Amino acid sequence: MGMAEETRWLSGAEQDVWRTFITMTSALTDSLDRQLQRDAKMPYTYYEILVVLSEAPRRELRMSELAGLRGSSRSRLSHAVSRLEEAGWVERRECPTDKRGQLAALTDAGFAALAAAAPGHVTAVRESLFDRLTAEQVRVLGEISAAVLGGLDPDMLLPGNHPRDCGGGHVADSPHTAEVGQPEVGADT
Amino acid sequence: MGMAEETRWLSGAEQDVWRTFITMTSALTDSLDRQLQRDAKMPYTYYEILVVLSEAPRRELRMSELAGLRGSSRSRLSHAVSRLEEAGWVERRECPTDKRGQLAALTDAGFAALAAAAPGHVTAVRESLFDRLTAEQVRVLGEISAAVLGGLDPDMLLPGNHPRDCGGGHVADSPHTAEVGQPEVGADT
DNA sequence: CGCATGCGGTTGAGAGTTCAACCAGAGGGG
DNA sequence: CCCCTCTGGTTGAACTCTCAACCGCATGCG
Repeated sequence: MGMAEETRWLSGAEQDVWRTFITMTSALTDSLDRQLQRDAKMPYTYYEILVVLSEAPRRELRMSELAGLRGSSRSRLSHAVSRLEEAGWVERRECPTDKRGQLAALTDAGFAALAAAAPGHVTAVRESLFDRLTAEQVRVLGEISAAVLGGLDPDMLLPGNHPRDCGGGHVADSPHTAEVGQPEVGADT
Repeated sequence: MGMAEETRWLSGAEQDVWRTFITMTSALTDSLDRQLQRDAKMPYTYYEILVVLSEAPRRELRMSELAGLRGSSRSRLSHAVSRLEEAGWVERRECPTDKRGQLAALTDAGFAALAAAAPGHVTAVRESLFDRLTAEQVRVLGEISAAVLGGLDPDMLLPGNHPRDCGGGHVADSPHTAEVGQPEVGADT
């Protein structure tokens, strides 16, 4: 941890970009979260869980896989699934091959709630993001996102899922950034 | 509210960009938040409050201005300032011109805490964002951020700061996206 | 087999945010 | 002047997330 280096401060232009960027992202996520909370009675993070479940083989997934796929901690997912279970949208099942394991499964009511929420959410995403950008900007945004995401130190993410050691880990190079966006719901186009 | 329209779903390419983008932003903010929490014992939102205060005229600001400048609700700011006050980093003062008003003022200890936190934070931002992008990508990211930020429906942001009515409002077209980034702390370069 | 260790998942407490009241002071008529 | 309304700000409850501890099953090794 050699902190002896001189800090490389941001230039004025970089400060502008950073400020605008961080303000935009927090305003955007707040806006989407509010839309979902208002129209579908669920926070955005829960919506994402339902989406991932809806695309899984039997609409069920191991807790850990679900957590990894969504970049959230096991603890967070456990709390979230408890809430979703109370709402009747998800149910827990025992894992047949590993008695420690639990499966989170989307119920019919959960699927219906997702189907009801999806149009409003997708419309909000389109109107606030894609409708405001040129095709070229969208392309570059994809590049930028992938570059930044690929460079983040995995140790800085999800601390607490590795009680100790954690040596020689491979990083499970995210095969999950594709094919996720609409739920399996009326997905023509 | 004519919801009679057909939903315009996202194309496959758009889904990819959206998924990557939203995953990147949440991973990035989580990472920065963790860095600050670990090294400076404060969440990122509190750091931002200290930064804005450090740049204000006498290092003090009306609660409402601070909230508006930071895009947060009055309630959130009130709770946050209470915490910052307990930490000894901010103090509340009475407003001389309006007996309802309160000023939040940065203390010397708060300034010192900010000065101590800034290098680590700026380094994290540089390493996770700017070092990963070309100059051209940074430029486009600025464009994109401004375009999206400018288009967000102001009614979707900060609900609860307008008890009712809210008619004919002007939107206070953000003059605050400039000159904010480093605190007024060793800001050579 | 018996035991140490690692893995999957849960729990409870603490912290930050949101939402809906709520209060006091400011402003604007009648 | 009084009342009505709006504004600035606070409060408390409900909710989500984090962190650290914890439990039970799985696995490997002597």
